[in-house]
Amino acid sequence: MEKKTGELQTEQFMKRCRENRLKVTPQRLAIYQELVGSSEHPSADRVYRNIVRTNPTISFDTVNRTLLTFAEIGVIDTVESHSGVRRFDTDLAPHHHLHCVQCGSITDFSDPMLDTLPLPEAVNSNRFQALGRRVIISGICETCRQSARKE
Amino acid sequence: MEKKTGELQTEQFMKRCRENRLKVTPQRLAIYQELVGSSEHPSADRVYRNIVRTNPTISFDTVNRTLLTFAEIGVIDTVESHSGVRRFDTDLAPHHHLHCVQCGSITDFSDPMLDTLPLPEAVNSNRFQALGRRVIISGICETCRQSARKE
DNA sequence: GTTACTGCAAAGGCTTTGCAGTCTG
DNA sequence: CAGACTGCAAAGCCTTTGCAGTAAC
Repeated sequence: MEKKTGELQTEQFMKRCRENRLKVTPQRLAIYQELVGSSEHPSADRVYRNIVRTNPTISFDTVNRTLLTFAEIGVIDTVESHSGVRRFDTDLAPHHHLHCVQCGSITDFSDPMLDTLPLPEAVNSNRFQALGRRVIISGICETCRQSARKE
Repeated sequence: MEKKTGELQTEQFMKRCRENRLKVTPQRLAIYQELVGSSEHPSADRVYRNIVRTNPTISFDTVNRTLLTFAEIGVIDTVESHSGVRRFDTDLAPHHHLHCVQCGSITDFSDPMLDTLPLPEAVNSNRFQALGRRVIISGICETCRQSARKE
């Protein structure tokens, strides 16, 4: 019989907090659980809007600070952005991005080939300590292509 | 005898402006020439600070608007950023980025292998029209590694 | 002369900071 | 209890917008 993923993840999250000497608060738990369910690249504002629905007393500041804290301890990532608004990535597994230059959307995609790209000589010659890599393909997403056709 | 690159680039720039029905103004020329000389990923503020030294009457707004205009007509690019401040890329040739997660610096590197990566199946199945690709390697830059050692 | 650009000023949006009250461990 | 966290408010940045005057074509 399988264990509920919700419980499992909550336990892991609390362990992660303890490891980083962070207190487990209702707000942090709520934010974490919100993130687990999402596969977007939400802004702090977006996360806040989703959470206030079930936690009406939470403040935007707490959400924003918590997201920054989570990013610091590696529970989430921040995503490279062209828009000026910081966005977060809840998927820590290696993956890559399709970036629509028209609407700014970022869509994940996976490709084991790309995950294991040999690091080029240039990296080592720069004495850069590589931790991760991501391929970003820029172009026009399907939605934007379709609306372009209609014009 | 070689032609001075400065003249050449200025001519090309003016041609580019005409093609896009943009007027060639002293401010735009100054900004363009400032960009040509730089190999960084400057913010609007950074470009402005450099330019006011020789053009004391130029305004920040003009610099900022001009950079956005240049990005629109493809004279420069905007760079993916983690910092919230928009930064520009004056190198339009295919290249890739080393991103230091500690200090936020972005360093260019070239690798013909990476420029010609086969586009994965996932891209086509998403019906995404790919225009360009960039590999972003995140890690710790040499400077940050050295200062970490001293602590 | 028309059309577009500049510079100034103000507004707007997102992020960060300070602090008193509250809660976790 | 001590130290850390929350929520509120204000301040800080960066970016964008509106407009009158000015300059390019």
